Amino acid sequence: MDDRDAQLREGAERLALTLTESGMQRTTARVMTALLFSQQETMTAADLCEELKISSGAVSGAVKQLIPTGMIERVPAPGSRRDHYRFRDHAWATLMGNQNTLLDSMWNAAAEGIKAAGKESVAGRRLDEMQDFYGFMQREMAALIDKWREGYDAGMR
Amino acid sequence: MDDRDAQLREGAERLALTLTESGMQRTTARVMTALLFSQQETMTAADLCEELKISSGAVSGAVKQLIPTGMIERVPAPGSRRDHYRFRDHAWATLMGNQNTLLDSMWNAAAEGIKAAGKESVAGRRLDEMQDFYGFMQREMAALIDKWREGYDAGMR
DNA sequence: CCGAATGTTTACAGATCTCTGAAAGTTCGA
DNA sequence: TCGAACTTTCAGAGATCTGTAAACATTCGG
Repeated sequence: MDDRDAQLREGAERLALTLTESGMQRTTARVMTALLFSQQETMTAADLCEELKISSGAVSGAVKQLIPTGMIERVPAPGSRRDHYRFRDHAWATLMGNQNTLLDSMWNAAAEGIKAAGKESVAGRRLDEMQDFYGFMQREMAALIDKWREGYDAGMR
Repeated sequence: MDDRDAQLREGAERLALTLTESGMQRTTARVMTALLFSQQETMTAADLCEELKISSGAVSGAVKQLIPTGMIERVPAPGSRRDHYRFRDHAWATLMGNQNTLLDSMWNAAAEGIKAAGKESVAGRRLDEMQDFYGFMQREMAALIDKWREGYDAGMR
C-alpha cells in the first residue's frame, strides 16, 4: 500500500519533469502534479510543503501561477482556516484552450511580417504559409476541444 | 526600404521573444526567426552571427537543436564551402506534429498513474479524465495536421 | 598531403532564475 | 481590537543556464 503511494509520488515527479522540459517552471509543475496524483480530494499549502519538501513561499508562488491558468482552484474549507487547493475538472482541456492565445500571436506575427515584407517576396511566401497554418489551427482547435467536452460529458451520464 | 528591413528584424525578434516565453531557448528561437523573416532564400552561419550579433559557437548550438526538429535544414551550396541554412517548408506543421510525442507522454503518465492508484480512487478518476483527453487529442491532432497539409497543397495548384 | 577556411566542442564567466527564510500582511474567532 | 493561524512578499544566497573565446576537428582546393 505504501508501495502504491511511492509509485504515485514517483509518477507525479516524472510528469513534472516532462512538463518542466517543455517550458513550465519546475515548482509550478511539481505542485500541479502533486495535486493531480494525490489520493486526497484537496491539499493544503502545508500538505504541499511537506510532500514536496519546499517552503511555503514557493508553494504560494506556484499557486499564484496555476490558478489564473485554470489548472487548479482554491476551495473553501469549512472549519479550517487554511486554504485548500484542488486540481480542476477539465483542467487539461482548459490548458489546451489557452494555447489558442499562442496560436493567435503566431498568426499575428505572420501578419505583421507580411505587412512589412509584402506577400510577393521570399519572406512573404514563408510567412504566408505560416499564417495559413495558424489560422487553420486556431479555428479547428477550439472546435476540437468542444467536441471532446461534449463526448466526455455524454459518457458520464 | 531600409525601414522595411528594420521592421522585419524587429518582427523576428518579437516572435523569438514569444517563443522563448513558451519554452524555446533564446538563441535557438532567434536563429529560427531570423531564417523565417529573412529576405534571402538561405543564410550562412556567418550571416546569422552578424545579423544576431552572436558567436559562431552559439549559432552552431542553435542549429544543432533546430535541425532534428525539422524546422530548418542545411542546404548544399554549390561553389561555397560554407553551410547554408533554410527555413523548411511546412515547418510549422512538422513542429505541431512533434507535439504528438508530448501528447503521448501525457497519456502514458496518466496510464501509469492509474495502474498505481486504481481506477476507482480519487486520483484514479482524475487520471482517467486526463487519459481520455490526451487519447482523444492524439488521434485528432494527427488527422487535423494532415487535413491542413492537403488543403494547403491543393490551394497551391 | 598541406594549410586555409569553416564548423564544433568546451571550460569558464556572467547573467538569470529560483528557492529559502524571515518579515510583513491578512483573516478571523473571541 | 487583539492575537493566533496562515499566506504573501521580498531580499539575497545558491543553483542553473547561456554565450563567448579559444582550442580542436573537419573539409577541400591545390
